[in-house]
Amino acid sequence: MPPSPDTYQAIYAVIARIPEGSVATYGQVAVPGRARLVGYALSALAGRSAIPWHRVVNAQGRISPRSCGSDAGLEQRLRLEHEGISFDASGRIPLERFLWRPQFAEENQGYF
DNA sequence: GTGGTGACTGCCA
DNA sequence: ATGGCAGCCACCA
Repeated sequence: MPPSPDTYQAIYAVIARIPEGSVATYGQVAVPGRARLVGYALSALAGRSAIPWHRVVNAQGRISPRSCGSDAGLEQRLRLEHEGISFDASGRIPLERFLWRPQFAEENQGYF
């Protein structure tokens, strides 16, 4: 399918491909240098969509500290643990185990 | 049209 | 290890 002219839609398309039990970083979803757009796009969702927004974490494997309210962060962690993703004592996800590794370039062509 | 803002990342001290 | 700075782009007032 052709790339969406709508940047947000392209980002959502990539996130929607993240399989259950895996996580992806903002930089992985977006072109390096444009990771902010991903976070901004997700903030627009605010959990009112079918997009698995909780599978997106920052480059350090942590729940991104949102601008206000930590409730969403707690919910994200619960959802990830429910999918079998574990956190270490520091509250980080071991990316070497759970990071999404797309096998085909087409997997993320939506935004690249 | 202009400017401020943000769920980020990578580099450097 | 932590903390600061710059680059980045779309959205909204």
